[in-house]
Amino acid sequence: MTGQVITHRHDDYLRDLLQRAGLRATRQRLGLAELIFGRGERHLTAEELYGEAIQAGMRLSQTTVYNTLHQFTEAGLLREILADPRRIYFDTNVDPHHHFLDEDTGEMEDIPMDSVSVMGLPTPPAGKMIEGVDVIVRVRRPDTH
Amino acid sequence: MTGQVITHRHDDYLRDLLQRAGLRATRQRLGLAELIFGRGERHLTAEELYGEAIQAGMRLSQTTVYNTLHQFTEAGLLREILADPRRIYFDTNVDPHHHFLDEDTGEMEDIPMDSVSVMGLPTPPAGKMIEGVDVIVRVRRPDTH
DNA sequence: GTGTTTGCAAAGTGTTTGCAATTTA
DNA sequence: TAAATTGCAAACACTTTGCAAACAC
Repeated sequence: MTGQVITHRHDDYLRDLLQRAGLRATRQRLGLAELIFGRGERHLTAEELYGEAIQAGMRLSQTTVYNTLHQFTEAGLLREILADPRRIYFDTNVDPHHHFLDEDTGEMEDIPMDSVSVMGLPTPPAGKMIEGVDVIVRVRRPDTH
Repeated sequence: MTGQVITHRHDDYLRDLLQRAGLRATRQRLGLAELIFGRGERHLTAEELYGEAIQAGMRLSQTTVYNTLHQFTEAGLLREILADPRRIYFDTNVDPHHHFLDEDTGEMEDIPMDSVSVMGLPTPPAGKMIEGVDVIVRVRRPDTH
């Protein structure tokens, strides 16, 4: 009883993903990879992922969730988003793109990169190069103050 | 011995600032206001400000620093920046503008608003209005990985 | 078998809160 | 003196770390 249904084909795909990232295909990592990558584009925090895993019947610790998220990020499978000062969001979309941040709920939503353009950036401080540009569009219900 | 030099004129200015914000001119708030607003544009965290205050010989608690930063923010004298998921930055520049974030040092620097333009933003999710747009340009030394 | 991974428990960081004592207007 | 403010201590939320046991290859 693994707490989830994974086809052989899908399982192989995830094992491959982990192997190419130089990570062993452990029960915990396979389960988390399934949750992270098996449901389309996602923005999630460590807490949320841990909650989903427990609800899916997986047996693992918070530590492993944090470890796994960081390992996936280092491997380029996930990307950290700088948006909420209270927690780290991980994004399954690792291509350059921007975000809506819902200030009422804390939820994030992708804005496709190619629809947005940022112009007129000044040259960066001396001796520094631009690593990336994040655009965060903060939205809320009109009646909220 | 107050740990700092404040002219009568400057002290009056800060008292006025606090009064207009509906805040009593306490010793702690005057001292912090001096540090925050007496040195031009600044980006600071609660920790940094507390450190500066202690070094300047002020007697106050971390609690008061947090309280004061939030009160100043509510009064529109400061602005919170969403940039680093590990801490809250407060900016003395409350006009719309964007930021460089130095990933090596954690330092921030302003980018004047009028030099940057963001085009092609999609319409926000249904029932939501755009509160603001934050552009964070992440920079680092070229050799860092 | 051997190096990797897990997960507990503890510590760490940055922030908030309850409340009695102090201070300001 | 009444109301606002301070600051201690404790709680909090989220994250990281040390290390022995368990596991994957």
